[in-house]
Amino acid sequence: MIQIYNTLTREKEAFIPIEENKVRMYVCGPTVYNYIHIGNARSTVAFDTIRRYFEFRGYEVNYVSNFTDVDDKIIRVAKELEMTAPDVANRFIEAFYQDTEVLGVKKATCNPRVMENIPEIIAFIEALIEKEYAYISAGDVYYRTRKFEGYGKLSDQSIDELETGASNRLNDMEASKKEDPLDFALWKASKEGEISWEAPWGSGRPGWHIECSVMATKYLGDTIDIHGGGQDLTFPHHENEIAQSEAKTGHPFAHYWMHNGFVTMDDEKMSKSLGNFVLVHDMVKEIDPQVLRFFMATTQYRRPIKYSEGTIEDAKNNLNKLKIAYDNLHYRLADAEEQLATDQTFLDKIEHLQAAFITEMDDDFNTANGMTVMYEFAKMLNLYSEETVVSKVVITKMLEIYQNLLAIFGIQVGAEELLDDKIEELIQERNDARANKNFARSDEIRDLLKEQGILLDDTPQGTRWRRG
RNA sequence: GGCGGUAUAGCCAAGUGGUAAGGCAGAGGUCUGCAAAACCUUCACCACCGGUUCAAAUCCGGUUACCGCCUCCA
Repeated sequence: MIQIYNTLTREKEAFIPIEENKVRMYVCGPTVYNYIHIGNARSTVAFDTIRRYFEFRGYEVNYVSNFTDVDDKIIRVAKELEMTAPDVANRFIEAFYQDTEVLGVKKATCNPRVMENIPEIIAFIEALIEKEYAYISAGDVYYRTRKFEGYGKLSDQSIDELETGASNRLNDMEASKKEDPLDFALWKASKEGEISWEAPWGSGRPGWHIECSVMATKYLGDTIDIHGGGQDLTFPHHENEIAQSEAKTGHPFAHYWMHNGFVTMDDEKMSKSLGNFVLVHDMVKEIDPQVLRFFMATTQYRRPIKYSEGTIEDAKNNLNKLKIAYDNLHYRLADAEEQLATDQTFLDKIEHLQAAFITEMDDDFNTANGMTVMYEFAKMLNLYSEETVVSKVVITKMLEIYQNLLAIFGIQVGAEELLDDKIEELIQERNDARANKNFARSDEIRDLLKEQGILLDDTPQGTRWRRG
């Protein structure tokens, strides 16, 4: 049984889906005015891993993640780049797909965009006005926060505490339009020259929070299983989504609220406003994106994860270890017997490890512990690959399960690669030299290949190579 | 000020009552022509103080430090 830590109740709860064997999941996506940084990537990767794990456990996942493509920052960037706002959005949506693809992120079932849902947003706001949860003020539309009972239940704040914070930073313009400092915009009246749409109360564009309420309910229904996002979205974004959605539909919006922790640098949150961020787009030029993906799995998703040269280096070494284990065993397929009397013993071990993996991952997607099981798995692969006589049945099963489990983390092992003929010839020449005990020549060739990034391992079954 | 989180070895990171998983790095060893890879062995007074308990990293009270949200942010 999968246990999920629910921000709403601040407890781990057993996951019980609305529909049997199905998961309706909505994850807040990025505002597309720049390339994504490692922090954005963590959120995307964390929920991709969760989604893949659900699928591994036999659930059918309807995974919806939006793009916020209407926003002040996009408009600002559009001006700077002398592009239209939709062009800016399109450009960075394209970049998002590229960056997440190399990180091994599976495409969402659906990536809705604000611009494509304007009529639904207007209808949603109208319904809120109808129910008096919203009011029109000088072309803007605001949500009447105090009317929603339970406002603050997600972030565990009393409405009066929130009020204190809100009134301090309210400017005069807003103060004159809002009935209450806590009220937030559902619709903003258009300014000169900005992108806008016609609505019954005047032209303008949607506020920040409304889009997610609209798109989540449109694509997944009034009540969804899981709503996810970064911890910084808990308040006000998710709090406001709850207020909007539940006021409109009269039903609970999401059963489980999941929030991922931040990527930190020098113990500080990596964020665009602090300027201490690393873009995925730039980083993957330097390091294997698989390393970055692996790095994300080394810490449980709710915990902060430390980004540093050291932690990335560790991730690189560990990922390599897992890959080599696969290759070590795969190499033995060539000389393996069809089956052996001892097979069942090893098949039982595989079962056992897979069960252990599930136990760890069922506990709120504890990838750090799941990875520990993978190290044990790797050790089993290495030990088996050193057996004198091996069985195809066992090897095939081991590799298959190992590969499947790592795929949950977006990690691929066992990619077949070819060497060019020249290198093959050198390896052959070296083996001849070794047979003739001409170790000077043999070592010379090994060094030569090393310079080209080809590392050689001599095993009882022959010489193997790998890239290093 | 309100709410929340964290503090475990050189580094990373699990662990919610029974005496510290795992990985990296380090040390020693096996294997190897030498390597590499792998395997084996080794490496922790759990921030501090007090309490509860036969027993606490783990529960309770307090202290300190750091971080996050409360304003756009994954």
